[in-house]
Amino acid sequence: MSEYNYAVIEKKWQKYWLDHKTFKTPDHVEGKKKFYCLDMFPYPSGAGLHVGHPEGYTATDILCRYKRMKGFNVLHPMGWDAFGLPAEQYAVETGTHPAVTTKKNVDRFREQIRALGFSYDWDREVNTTDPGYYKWTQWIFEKLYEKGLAYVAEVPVNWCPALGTVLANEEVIDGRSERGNHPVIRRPMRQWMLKITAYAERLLEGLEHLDWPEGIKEMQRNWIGKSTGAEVDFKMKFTMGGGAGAPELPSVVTVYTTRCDTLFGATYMVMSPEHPFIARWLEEGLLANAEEVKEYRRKAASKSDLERTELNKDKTGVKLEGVTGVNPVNGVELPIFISDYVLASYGTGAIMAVPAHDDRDWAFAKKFGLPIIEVVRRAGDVESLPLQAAFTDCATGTMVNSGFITGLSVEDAKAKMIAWLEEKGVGHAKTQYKLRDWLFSRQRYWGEPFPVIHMADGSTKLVPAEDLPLTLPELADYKPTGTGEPPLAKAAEWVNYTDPKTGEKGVRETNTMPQWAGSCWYYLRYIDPHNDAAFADPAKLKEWLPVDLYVGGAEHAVLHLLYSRFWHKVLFDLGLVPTDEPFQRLVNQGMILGMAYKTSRGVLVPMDKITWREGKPYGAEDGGEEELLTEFPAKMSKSLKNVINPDDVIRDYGADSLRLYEMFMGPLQAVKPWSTKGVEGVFRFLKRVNKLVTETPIADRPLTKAEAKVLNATVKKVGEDLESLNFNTAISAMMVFLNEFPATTGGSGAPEPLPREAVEKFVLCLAPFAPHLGEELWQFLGHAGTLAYEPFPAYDPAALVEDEVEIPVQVLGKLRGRVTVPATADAAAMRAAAEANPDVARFLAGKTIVKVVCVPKKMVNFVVRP
RNA sequence: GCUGGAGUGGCGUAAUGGCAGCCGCAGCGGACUUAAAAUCCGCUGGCCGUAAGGCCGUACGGGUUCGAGUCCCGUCUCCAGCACCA
Repeated sequence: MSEYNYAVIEKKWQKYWLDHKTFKTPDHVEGKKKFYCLDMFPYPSGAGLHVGHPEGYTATDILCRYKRMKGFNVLHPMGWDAFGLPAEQYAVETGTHPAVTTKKNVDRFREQIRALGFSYDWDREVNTTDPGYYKWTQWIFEKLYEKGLAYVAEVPVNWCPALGTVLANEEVIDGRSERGNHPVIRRPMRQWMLKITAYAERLLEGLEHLDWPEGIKEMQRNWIGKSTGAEVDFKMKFTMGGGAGAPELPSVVTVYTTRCDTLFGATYMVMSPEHPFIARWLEEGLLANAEEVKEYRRKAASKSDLERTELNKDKTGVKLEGVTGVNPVNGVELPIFISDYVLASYGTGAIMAVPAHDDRDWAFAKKFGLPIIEVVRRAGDVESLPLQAAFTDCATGTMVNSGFITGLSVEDAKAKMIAWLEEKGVGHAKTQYKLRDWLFSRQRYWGEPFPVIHMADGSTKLVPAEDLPLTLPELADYKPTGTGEPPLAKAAEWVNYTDPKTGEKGVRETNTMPQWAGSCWYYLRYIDPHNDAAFADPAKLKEWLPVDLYVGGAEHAVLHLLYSRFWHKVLFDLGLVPTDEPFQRLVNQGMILGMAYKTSRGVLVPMDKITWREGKPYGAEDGGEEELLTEFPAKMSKSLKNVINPDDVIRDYGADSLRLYEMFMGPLQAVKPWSTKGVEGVFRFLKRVNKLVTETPIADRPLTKAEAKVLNATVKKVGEDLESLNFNTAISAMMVFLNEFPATTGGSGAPEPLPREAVEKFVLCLAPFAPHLGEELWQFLGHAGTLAYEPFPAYDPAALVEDEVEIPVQVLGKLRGRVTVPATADAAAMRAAAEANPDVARFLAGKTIVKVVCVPKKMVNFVVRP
């Protein structure tokens, strides 16, 4: 064997691993530590794998192969997050059942993933659309329901009139549908909600102890959005009647504020248009400008989210005529507005406005000509200047014009104000979260059915656990109903329910669960994937949890990871999992970009419209002159035609080259552009490795000192870099070995025999990265079977000890020469050797040596004066 | 605007506060070949110089240090996420 025939080698070993179940993971091995390494499982789309998928998967695979060689019992599974919209939409268009599409896509994904030589335990494969799997998704939902964490509510959803369906937030982009670009409005509908807000504080606190990227933790913190402040009661004064005959008339508006220190600066109040009091006041005829108010409320309701936020930095609102609010700190009567810059869903849906110290209130006050009272001033500023903008710096502010808190710092003023409010019974400290309850239902077919029956008497009944899974009914067509009613409503037989014992009638819930449901707990099912009696055996969960390393894209930074943590904590509280958090360590792989080309005017030119001359790209925008194009990295996209297909790379260079290149490109976490030339580089490396091992004679002889040094340095570096996930530098170290080692073994002419020890250790180092070639060379070296469980080579520190070192010599910090000294040389010897060097002496001549810095084995630096 | 991350050769990148640019790509020169591909060897940050060598150089401006790509302060640019959350 001399040719590097990757196609043959890779097929051969993939078959071997599969046939021998090489990577089957025992539930427990006495004396072996466990290592649970998880990949974010993919949605098996019709387009197949792209080069982004293998990036994280390769990194975890290399680490898992390494950990096995280090004696760990490694759990490394793969599965499919297969519910979801694309299969359903394909079903709508073609009538093909989503299960059929899903199976086809899964088969293709599995085949592609196997072609990359990943060491998954395929006996643990899971699929969220498998009834045996979603039985337990439904079961966990029932636990949530029983715990009072699942409830039904009328909430506004993203309704797309043109598509006749409800959309998930992620399917709405800038207020329009991702598919078709139709407008989306908010419309209240009956929905299932999960009470994730009950866990807000624990989800926040739990982040402290996790080894996750700081950015991801921060994003989750922001999403949870904890703020501390106060609720303050404002009494209402009505000029039209005052509510005689309506004793329950709401006459105290509670506002939420984080700046109760600024209460003396409040000059008006704002309520959200949806605030329930407004409707009551309108009913009671307390608002003089009722028509105007109603009109504003109507307009606000019909606005899309986009119109209410981004386009609408320009404030709008209507003053309520006939009602004012009394500021509890000073008795001042404040006008009240409704405006959609106040959100109904946060805090109390009403605010006190302090335009001098809040940017939004400032903008509103300026537009409506409202008074602005300064109550916080930068410490040291004496004169009251006309404010140019809201002053919002709490750190440097001191209270002014504020009665009993004048002169205090902002922090002290808040504390004193809260104490005062509580004493007077008009307010209290309050913690708020931005996090909302999780909208958990979708008006879709291809999702988990809710195991819920709405009985005729109005009660809600769960499908008994022993009757789960509740499977999806067959449908003739999957089209949306157009009314917002889910497609399952069409399955009349399935929907109508009669209790087998009592004969009572009911209807089944026709919403389905969102795609997040199945991915919330899949890492638990891998631990015990075929268990019929429980989602997983508690003893096995105890063995394997938590996940030691979770690798995936940053796009799941918030939702998936937050939802998963929520479910996990609920299961923990029920005593069903042994840990409080699911994923101990998280790493995000960076996106792989493609190359894109643009003209001098910045017009993008797709790959297939580019002419290459002498390696340079030429192209033209429509109707323009051809010109030399500028190359830059950009997201791979169909429109730019720069998508790289892993199948093509494997065909041309092999899976080992693809794996090696994806890791060699740069740090795992970094965003980096794809380069086909770069693949050729690592391909050449593998060819040279193959040639060296198979074509050079190998002898059983001890290593020379020089050989031992190169070998041990490589083994050390590769091992350490694997532990720290620095795959790129580990590969670089192996390339250095290949460049240097043969040179150490002999002179010119006929190849010197290589020492067997060095070759074998090098092959074992390479094997986790390029497992097919690794196995093949291991076999060539005379070993039977797989190297997957061979011990990873240890290095000998003694071999790395140097007798002599070459050290730099600086004069005033500038490099002037190099000297070779014994590694044991002391400062005096180093200095003497340095001064003797002619290049150094030249710069010392005629100067006074003030100080000499000598760092043993590192460097010498002379500090001199003229 | 807020939060997180990043700025180093033509390109991807590498450097426990101690020789900036390892490794790879591209480029140049050479060997082999009728020729090409493949392969192998050498050179390759910029400027000055025949050379020895010198000067400059890690986004920009300061600072700490014998010594800064690395630490501190400030500025700019790029990427990602969030964004009327009171």
